[in-house]
Amino acid sequence: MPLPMRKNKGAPLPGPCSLTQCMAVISGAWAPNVIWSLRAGARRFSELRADVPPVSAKVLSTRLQELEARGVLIRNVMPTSPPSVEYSLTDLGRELIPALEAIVEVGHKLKQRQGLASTP
Amino acid sequence: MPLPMRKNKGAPLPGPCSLTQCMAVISGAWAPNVIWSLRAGARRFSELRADVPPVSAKVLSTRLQELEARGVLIRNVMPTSPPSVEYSLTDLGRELIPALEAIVEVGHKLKQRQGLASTP
DNA sequence: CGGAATCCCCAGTGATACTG
DNA sequence: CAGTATCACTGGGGATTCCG
Repeated sequence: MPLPMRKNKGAPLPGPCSLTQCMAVISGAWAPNVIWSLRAGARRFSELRADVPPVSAKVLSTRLQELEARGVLIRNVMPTSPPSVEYSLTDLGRELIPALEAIVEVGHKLKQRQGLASTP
Repeated sequence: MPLPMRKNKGAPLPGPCSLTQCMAVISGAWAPNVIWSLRAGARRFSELRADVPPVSAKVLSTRLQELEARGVLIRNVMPTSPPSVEYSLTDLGRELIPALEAIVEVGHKLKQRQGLASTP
């Protein structure tokens, strides 16, 4: 079975854009977790910290800023007596959820398949 | 490592497994690029190096070992005169492609949306 | 409560050279 | 061609502290 040996250097595959740049959308530690946590609706800063467990405030803050700048989520300041901030996914950010779910599903299958050892 | 103990106050999250662990399937530098490059078919070591551009042999080797151990791809040694090795996705690894494509699509939309905002 | 500023640290990455 | 071994380094992330 002869392989199609392609020699394209710059754009080897019909990819719409550089995968690396697109993956950067969910780059940074806990960024997927933040999106994952927001998939059920808006969450506040402390709620996100509780959801993602071992995330420091600094990193969470940085991540939220980055994700907001990327257009993945929006920041909503509630003018309450104790100031609170709500974060929620944009419509585009919401499109990432199926992707994450797909990865989760594969990770799930992979885990149980490894448990079965090698039995084809 | 402490696993997330969610309290589900306002948002019940029916997560099948820890997202972090599932995301680990594509963790490591250039791992998504390797999968992406393999989505069109089997590739050899040097082809992958050419596809992924700035990846060192060491890292690519490490990544390939990890991805093989995770059951994402398989390694096939061809007994030719110049020894060559082919890598190709497993069926489970192939399931990651739609996920990556979804991310790419969102990244794409995000880019052109940002382009409209910043560069009229 | 939310988050900005500061310091510290090490895992992961890259470059080079060597082997089969 | 397909790796492995060694070393040095960077920057992303953690803990802490202070501000609005």
